[in-house]
Amino acid sequence: MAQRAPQPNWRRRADARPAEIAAAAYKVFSDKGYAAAKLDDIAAEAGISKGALYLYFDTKQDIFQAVVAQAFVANIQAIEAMVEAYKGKVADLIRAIVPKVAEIASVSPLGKMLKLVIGESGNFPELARVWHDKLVARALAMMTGLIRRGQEAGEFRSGDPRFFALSLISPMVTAVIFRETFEPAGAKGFDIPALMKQHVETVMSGLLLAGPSAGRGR
Amino acid sequence: MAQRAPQPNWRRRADARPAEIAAAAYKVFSDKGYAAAKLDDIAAEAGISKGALYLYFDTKQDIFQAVVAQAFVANIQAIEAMVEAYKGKVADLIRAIVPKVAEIASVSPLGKMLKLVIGESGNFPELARVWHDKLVARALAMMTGLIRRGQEAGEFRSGDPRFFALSLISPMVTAVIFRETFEPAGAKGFDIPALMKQHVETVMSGLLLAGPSAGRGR
Amino acid sequence: MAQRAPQPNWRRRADARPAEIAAAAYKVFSDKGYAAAKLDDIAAEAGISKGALYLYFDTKQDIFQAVVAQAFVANIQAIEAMVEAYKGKVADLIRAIVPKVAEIASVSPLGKMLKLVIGESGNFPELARVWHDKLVARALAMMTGLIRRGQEAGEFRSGDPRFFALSLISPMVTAVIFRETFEPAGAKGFDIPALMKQHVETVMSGLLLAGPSAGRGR
Amino acid sequence: MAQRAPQPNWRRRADARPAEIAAAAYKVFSDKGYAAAKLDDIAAEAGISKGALYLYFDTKQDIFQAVVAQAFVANIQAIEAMVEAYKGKVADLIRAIVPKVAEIASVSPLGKMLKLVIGESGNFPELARVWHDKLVARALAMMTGLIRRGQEAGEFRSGDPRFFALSLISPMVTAVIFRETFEPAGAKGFDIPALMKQHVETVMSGLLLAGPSAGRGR
DNA sequence: AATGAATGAGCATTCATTCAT
DNA sequence: CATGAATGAATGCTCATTCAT
Repeated sequence: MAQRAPQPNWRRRADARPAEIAAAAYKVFSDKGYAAAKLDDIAAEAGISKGALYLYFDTKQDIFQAVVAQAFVANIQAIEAMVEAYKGKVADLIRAIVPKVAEIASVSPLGKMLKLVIGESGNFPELARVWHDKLVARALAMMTGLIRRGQEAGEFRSGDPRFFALSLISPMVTAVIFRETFEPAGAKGFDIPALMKQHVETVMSGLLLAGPSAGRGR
Repeated sequence: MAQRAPQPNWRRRADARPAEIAAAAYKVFSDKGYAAAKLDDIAAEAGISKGALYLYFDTKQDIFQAVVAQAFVANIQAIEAMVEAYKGKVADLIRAIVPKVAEIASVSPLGKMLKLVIGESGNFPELARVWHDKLVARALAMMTGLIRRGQEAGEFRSGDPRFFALSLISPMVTAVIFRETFEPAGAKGFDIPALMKQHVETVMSGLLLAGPSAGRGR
Repeated sequence: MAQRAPQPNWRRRADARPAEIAAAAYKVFSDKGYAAAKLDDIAAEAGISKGALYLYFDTKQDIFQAVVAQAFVANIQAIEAMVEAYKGKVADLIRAIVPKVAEIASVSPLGKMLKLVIGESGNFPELARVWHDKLVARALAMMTGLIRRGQEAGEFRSGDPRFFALSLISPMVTAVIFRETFEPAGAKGFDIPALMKQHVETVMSGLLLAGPSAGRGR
Repeated sequence: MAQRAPQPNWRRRADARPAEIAAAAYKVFSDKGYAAAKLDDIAAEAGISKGALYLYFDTKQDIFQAVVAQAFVANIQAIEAMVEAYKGKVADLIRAIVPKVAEIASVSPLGKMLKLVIGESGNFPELARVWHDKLVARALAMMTGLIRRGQEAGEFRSGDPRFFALSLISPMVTAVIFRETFEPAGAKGFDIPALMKQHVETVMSGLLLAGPSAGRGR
């Protein structure tokens, strides 16, 4: 989408096609999974012929890779930058960031992608690697670094910062997977922002060194 | 059919076959997912011919269902019973149970099953429903009831008990999924028992009311 | 789909395909019967690939139905209309119609279809029903009506008109089945038109009331 | 069944098996046709195991041949003998024989066999040949000879005697096929003895040289 | 003689991919 | 660029046949 900047704009139509196809493919893949998604469906969804798909992609796998790659909207970078720049108390930063991310997670289609990646990771190891390196590991590293900063600043108690990071974000991940997997089967879901609000308060209470009143009372 | 009483002992082979097949199928399904698993593979893994599969199962789906059902070893009931019978402080019970479950989770094949269920839930809604009703919802309800008991006993602070339940077990779920999805692609995994030990301590600190600070201070 | 008005002319090929396939399938089905006819054979006979069959038909049964349906050329209607319109002596009409039908029967592929329907009626009850309702029952009803007209006009002696109808056409049916069944095995066949000419004369003699003996003498 | 006379009778049980199997197979084949008849069904119907079939027959085709051959109960010979021995008027003989055969045809399972032979003649040319030579051709030849005798005796008018023979027996054949093919699909059948009674009278009237009153009057 | 578990070739059907137009 | 007809390899399932017991 934003990979190559200098392109003559009279080819805009043609250049837009791959993204259109990926968008259509996203719907079909996330509905049915990789194997059950037929190129006929994708072509129909994209409003083009099946043959035309091959003008832009070489194989079904390529389309799949494009769909998954497309999910890397560069908002991780934004958050990373914000975190780097922040100078105040780490606890306050976390209290600000997590609800925001929860808000995004509760409406974003990333959940479907995650489910797809989990389900197909066995058949597409490369895919799992890319997702891990570009998204999961980075998010985890960012949170871990934040925790470590808090520990070094004397805000947080000692302990493995990577574990603390996972502690903080896990319920969100679990709730999203739960939503994608079990809600269609009739399960009662979670209000993700509310869940995360309570969760962050709870964990922060256990994490802060000062008396619990200081950490939570605000 | 019932003419001769003393059955030949190669019969035992036949009686064991369904379980053997399910075990073989478990490997193939968890490696490749439902669609990419070929009956040839399963038969080969089981050391029998493709046709022999159909002596014990009617369709590929039936084999799949058998594999999934096999995961319902009745250990949830045991834990449920233990929880019901327990009379002391809820916090102590939780501190006892969670590491035990973590220990199990870190070695059990349930993780692969979970990955499978997540990946195939779209194509097998029934599967998702069964897993939810028999396993996920029950585990969640058990934890939720435990939290509520603690709140009513004045041990825990107020808040949505279902959220607290998810807060407590999420890192384990996430870590298991992480292990199945990203570790094969080279990611560094989590020591699940250690993770959960630290997590429970942290959450319990945030959960306990100020009074019994003894529970956390040390 | 409807973007460009002037359709390329290889489209015509595609439009003709279903009929081509049905023609090829007719050969294979009538040679081997339904079950023994392989889609490979049909595809080869039609000069296309096995997969291409499924561009035009959904299942093997559909192809079979198409083959059978194809035999319903509307020539029964023509004869029915002629019969309705005729005003003269019924005996003359019968003497005119039967040889004509015999002529058709002796060259038409309907015999092979009949054999097919007989052979597969057990597995395709619907098929038998359609053939009966659309072809057999109608032909029988037409002849029966004709006989009854002759009886009411005092031309024919009394008796069950449906029996007379069957008496009149049976040798033709039998001869056709004989041809399809036993001639390939070396049996000596029947000259159907000659057979029916003699048969009609014989039966008419037995049918006509004494009065108009003129009808037979010559 | 009656092929080999001198057999030690302590093998009666074993010797009876082939016939038992053929009887069971007859049911299954006539219900479903050759291809759709499964050896499992036949074995179940015979009350033995599938493997046991192979103690008596080498292939499915062999079983089928045995079933068809079994239908040659030697009653044709009896009729042939009776016909040879008869000395009176041919017309009277025919009037006696045909209704008797019609009576048999209306209850005999030969109709199902006929349907089977027609349906499978393409795949089993040998079968068609045997049926023709042993049954169809003989019956036809017998009737033809009878007609010729009548012509030579001055009873019947001239004409192709083989055609006359077919004229005489066709409705019976047609009615039997009709019964097996279309009645299961809801068609109204024929009362075969009544049909043949009327048919013989009609044809004999057309066949006899004397005034029609002589031929029919009594 | 008899069983029934096991085999493996065979077939209908699907679908990613190609290519003439 | 675009189409959509055509391909053919792949796969789930069946069933006649075999064979250890």
